[in-house]
Amino acid sequence: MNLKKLSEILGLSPTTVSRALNNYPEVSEATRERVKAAAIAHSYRANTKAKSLATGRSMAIGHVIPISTRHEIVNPIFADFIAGAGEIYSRNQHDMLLSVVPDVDEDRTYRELAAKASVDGVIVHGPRPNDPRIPLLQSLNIPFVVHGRASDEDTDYSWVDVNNRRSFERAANFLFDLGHRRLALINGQEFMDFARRRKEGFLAAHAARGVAPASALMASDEMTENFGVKATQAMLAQPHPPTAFIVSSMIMAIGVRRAISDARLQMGRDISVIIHDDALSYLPNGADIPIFTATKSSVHEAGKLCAQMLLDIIDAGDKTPRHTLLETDLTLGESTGPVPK
Amino acid sequence: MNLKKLSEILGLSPTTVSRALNNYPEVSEATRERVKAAAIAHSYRANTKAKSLATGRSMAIGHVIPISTRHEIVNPIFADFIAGAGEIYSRNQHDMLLSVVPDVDEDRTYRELAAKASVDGVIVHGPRPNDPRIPLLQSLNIPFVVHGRASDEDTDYSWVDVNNRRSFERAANFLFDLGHRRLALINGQEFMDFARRRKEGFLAAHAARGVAPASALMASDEMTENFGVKATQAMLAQPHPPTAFIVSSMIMAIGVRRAISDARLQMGRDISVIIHDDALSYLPNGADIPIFTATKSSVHEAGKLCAQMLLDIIDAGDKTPRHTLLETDLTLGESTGPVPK
DNA sequence: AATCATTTCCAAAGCGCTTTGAATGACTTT
DNA sequence: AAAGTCATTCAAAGCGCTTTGGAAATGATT
Repeated sequence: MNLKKLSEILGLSPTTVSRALNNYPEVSEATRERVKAAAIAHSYRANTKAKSLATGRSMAIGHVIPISTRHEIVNPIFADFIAGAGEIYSRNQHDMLLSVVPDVDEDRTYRELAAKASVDGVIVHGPRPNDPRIPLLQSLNIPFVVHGRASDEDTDYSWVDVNNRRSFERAANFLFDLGHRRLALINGQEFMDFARRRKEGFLAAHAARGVAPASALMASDEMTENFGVKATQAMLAQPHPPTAFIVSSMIMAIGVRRAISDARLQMGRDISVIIHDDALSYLPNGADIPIFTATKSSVHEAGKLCAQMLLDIIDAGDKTPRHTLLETDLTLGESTGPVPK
Repeated sequence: MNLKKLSEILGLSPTTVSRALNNYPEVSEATRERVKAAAIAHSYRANTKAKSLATGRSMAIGHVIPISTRHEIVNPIFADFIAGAGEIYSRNQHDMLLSVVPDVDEDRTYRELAAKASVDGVIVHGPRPNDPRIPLLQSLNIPFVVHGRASDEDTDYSWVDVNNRRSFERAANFLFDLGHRRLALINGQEFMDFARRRKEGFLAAHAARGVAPASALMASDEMTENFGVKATQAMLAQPHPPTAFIVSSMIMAIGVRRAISDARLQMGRDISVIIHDDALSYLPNGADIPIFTATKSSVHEAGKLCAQMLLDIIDAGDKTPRHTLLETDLTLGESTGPVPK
């Protein structure tokens, strides 16, 4: 079923049928009703390709998911982010185009997306400091929103980010207030922008309290459960072990918890732990009372916000960058307590 | 830059340029070289929309991700599966179209994909017994591959699945061989096809050994860490607690492990645990020696296989269904041992 | 009754590509 | 030298839609 056939059935021209369906004013209400009824009856839907060829808008948003060629790890927040963004897209009749590409090919992928005109805009994932993708997309003149920020990038661009610095500063201060002085930081790799900002916040709190941070208590690597275990074990084995941990993700925190319990210590009593919780749907932080005290910010929500911002930008056709800085909730769980004497 | 402009630059007709780029034989090697060089120089890429409108092939595969309206949980295996499939798509110049839709709208989504002609085929995720999507897609006459199988579905269709029944039968037998008699099963929700088959395997092993399964030792629910904890706690509190657990996912197993350690028991000595490991990239089963003894099957690999199968089917234009049944590796970890006396 | 403005509809062009069918020229064959 | 092949190239139609620039019909105005 296509426009032509449908118009023949209705005894109208394709023009009129098209206008009726797209709510143009120059068609009488009577025929509009008739056309719409027929469209439903024959389950007609405009061919996307033809439509976007004619309009010049593809009604699709691209997400380029870089796969690291070294360690083939997929970012676990990805699923929830996509789910959030996807909700917004389907609500606005947009499609989501996913490209999974080795990170070395990312450049080419963006250029192709632009050249092939297959998307109206893109979401940039996992920005790194001084990220080359930002100037690239700007030069390609394709609307985009970054999930996160790229420090050191001097031009202005649109982004949705969590206030990572503030979050981790607050987390550290909360622990300081409980009497802790030796805080450990278990972080993601520091070429990731968010990890860098979290460390900054961690250090800022130390500076404000006049506490010297121990470099042996700051670890950063791939955010796996296993790294959580290893880093914690190493730190607990030190002559002056930390009394509290700040951990950048739920998955690493699971490892931290294991190492703590393996060391026959009790979390929340002997050792305090604060995590950053992305509120992943399949990794809830406990059922009723949270297991971990956490700086919480839903990545699902961030997906929705990014998607909506991008659609707004495309719609407005307006180039002035927009920003959303999300503050986290510091939710109290059972993993923190006063420093043991 | 488009075909017309490029052909003008070259002083050739669009026809010739198109044929040159698409490797048609009726164009001389000399001009083909010239055309290809110019295409690269002007970074020309054929507009996808126009191309698929002309050819009738959209060069895109659809993935419909259902979001349960009751519990908004995203399947955590999703990211790795997508990464695997995406690799195959980009290697074959296909796009991946993702639709995230509330499960109640799934029907409509498939119909629309078909009517709008936006994809050449789809991958079906998370089949349930007697899944209505299968007859729907058959009637819409759109090529598809199911990741998993739908029991009770009598028509034949293409799928890639893990031998879940056999895996869990083997896991149970392995525990029986170690002397265990009271085995617990911590499973996903039983309206999921894979969960059903795993239970069947679990029960089959019992039957073969003449051991009566205790219904109090079989739990199934959403596959979260929290459910793992709760179910394990409940089972360990019984008058005749299990000596071994078979757990359907890594995430639940993390909860099981926590409950075991909270009960001051040692995994691998006091209690044995076998898990099913989807080999998620961000949840590796230990670094060198596996933490858990596991029936392992990479979901990333399954994504690749599904994608490749679908592309093959589309390419062959051949309707006879294909099947791939993946056997799991039973990898020995530190979580199992002989039944304690 | 003639003119004009409105409403309602349509023919045709165009979006950027592929593909059919035909034309051109070079080269053999007789 | 005429006819037949073959290798190259091209003009034009078509994919399914939107949109421009009328045209026809209706009603209002004089």
